[in-house]
Amino acid sequence: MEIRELRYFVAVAEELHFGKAAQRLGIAQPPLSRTIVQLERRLGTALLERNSRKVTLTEAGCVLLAEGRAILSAVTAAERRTQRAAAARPSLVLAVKSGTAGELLTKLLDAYAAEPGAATVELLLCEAHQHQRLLQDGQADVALLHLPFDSAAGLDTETLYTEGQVAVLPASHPLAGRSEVRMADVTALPKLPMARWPGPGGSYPEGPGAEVRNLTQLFQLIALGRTTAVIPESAGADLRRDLAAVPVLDAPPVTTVIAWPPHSRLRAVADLIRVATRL
Amino acid sequence: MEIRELRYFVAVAEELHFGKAAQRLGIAQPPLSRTIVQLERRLGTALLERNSRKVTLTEAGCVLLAEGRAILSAVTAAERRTQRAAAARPSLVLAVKSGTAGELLTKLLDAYAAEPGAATVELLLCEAHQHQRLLQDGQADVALLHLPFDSAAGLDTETLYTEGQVAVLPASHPLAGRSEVRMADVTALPKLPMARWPGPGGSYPEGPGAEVRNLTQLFQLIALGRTTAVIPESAGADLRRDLAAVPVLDAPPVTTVIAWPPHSRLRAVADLIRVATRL
DNA sequence: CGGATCGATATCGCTCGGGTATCGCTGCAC
DNA sequence: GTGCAGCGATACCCGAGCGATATCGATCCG
Repeated sequence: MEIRELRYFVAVAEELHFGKAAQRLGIAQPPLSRTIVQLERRLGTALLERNSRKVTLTEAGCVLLAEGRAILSAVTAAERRTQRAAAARPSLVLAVKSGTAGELLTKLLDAYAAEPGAATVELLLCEAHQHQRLLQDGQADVALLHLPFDSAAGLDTETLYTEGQVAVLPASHPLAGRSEVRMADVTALPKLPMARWPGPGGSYPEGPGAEVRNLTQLFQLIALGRTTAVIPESAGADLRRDLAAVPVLDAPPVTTVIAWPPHSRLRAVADLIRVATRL
Repeated sequence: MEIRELRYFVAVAEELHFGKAAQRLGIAQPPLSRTIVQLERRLGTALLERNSRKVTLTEAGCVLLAEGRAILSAVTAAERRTQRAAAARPSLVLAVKSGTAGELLTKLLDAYAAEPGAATVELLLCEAHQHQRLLQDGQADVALLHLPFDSAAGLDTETLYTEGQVAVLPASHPLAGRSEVRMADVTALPKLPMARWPGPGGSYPEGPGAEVRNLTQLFQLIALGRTTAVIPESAGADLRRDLAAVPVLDAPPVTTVIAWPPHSRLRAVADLIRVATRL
């Protein structure tokens, strides 16, 4: 199986239309048809059911689509990483959600910079749930992520620390004076529905709460009395005056981990991980 | 970058000799040289330093070797999985260490077989540390493994249960009568050194204890008074008469997890995981 | 029933992958 | 120091395979 064949197959499998796929690939349709037939012959399996009006995936095609996407991003990752490894100054891309892990991040960067032979660390600020893709297609070398919110599937991880969560409320809210609350107290506020964050697919779950993408948006909407949220302690550490944070006793604990692609062989990544676990 | 180029590069990078690599690939040496040059030009980077006596990897080449190996095994995995997905009877390969998780495994297989639309489950018995490779090159679809002994790097996992560990001793040994021991008690026995298991590379660590590969070997050597070992409770559940198991209070707990490649899209895998977590 | 749409097939030119022959450099033996 | 052996690079040739154009055949729609 060759990358070219895989690229062609993934295009057709995603478009479910030979003409459109060929256009997207920048080739004519006949060689595309022929390549797919050839791939099917090599594998000894039909990948697509097609009549002249409709193209659908077979069971086997479905599997190959998932595997093929992973392979294609692994290939672009390999290209990027190889080229960056050849750069004169060794550098390292660390992906973090904006506004995340403020203090930890500072300490980590300082401690790593003090290492002998430390590489330049570039920060890649990303939205929630993007870490995984960034690591898998080689745009980032390491990431800090928050379990169980972010998925670490297919990544190697090392736990840095675990913390509780706090409810963030308008300072004037009745619950804001409490020293602690429970999840039920917070989710049951009809006038203050919980904020909704985008899911792994980038779309928001159904619900009454406001749609937010980052902490700044969130805090503004809470201050306006439009929503509330339960977030990790450290993220609620230094709040605006008009907001209050109250520990939520029964909220699931949040674990901050450092994550990297499992076959990474960069010295800089290994160093950064070592420094991080010693903090 | 094409798979062919990657395959060629990995061969050269592993042999560090163009002639041998060409032989291994079943081609002549000149096209191999040319392909490597072409790959280097595409990436804009030297991958190998070569004079006419010696070939060495550059920094970039080192990175590409690691990435390339991962890609090549992903490709063979994709081929295998696609072909198996096309088979008439859906089937599923579950990798387990021989002698592992006896009771759990029985319950799991029974519960899954009772599911509607259950696939045939083939058991692939493997040696320690092989799970990861089997999953990554598509020889297995799911595995049961024991953290922290086995590595789950690059795999998705779900915890099934956690258990303590027991020391296995000859029944006649003074410690065998104790209701509990500590690690220090067991490791400090000069006449009964701890057994050594092969590491991830397949080689044994240095030490005085016996080298073992599976439980049968281990039990025999313990009965002969040649070695001792600390193993998970369940593995020491039904012992031969001449052996005794004593709980080790401060041994790290062992977690049995079910693991699968992160982009798996097989319904059968999803079903098995669901059944497993409900046990 | 006729036209439009879309995938498959036929055919052609050319690129590129693989082979053989040979060169040139390097380390080593004597 | 010189000759030789080992090894990678280069030159050149041939055939497979990739891509393009033209066309066919099936299906859906009005």
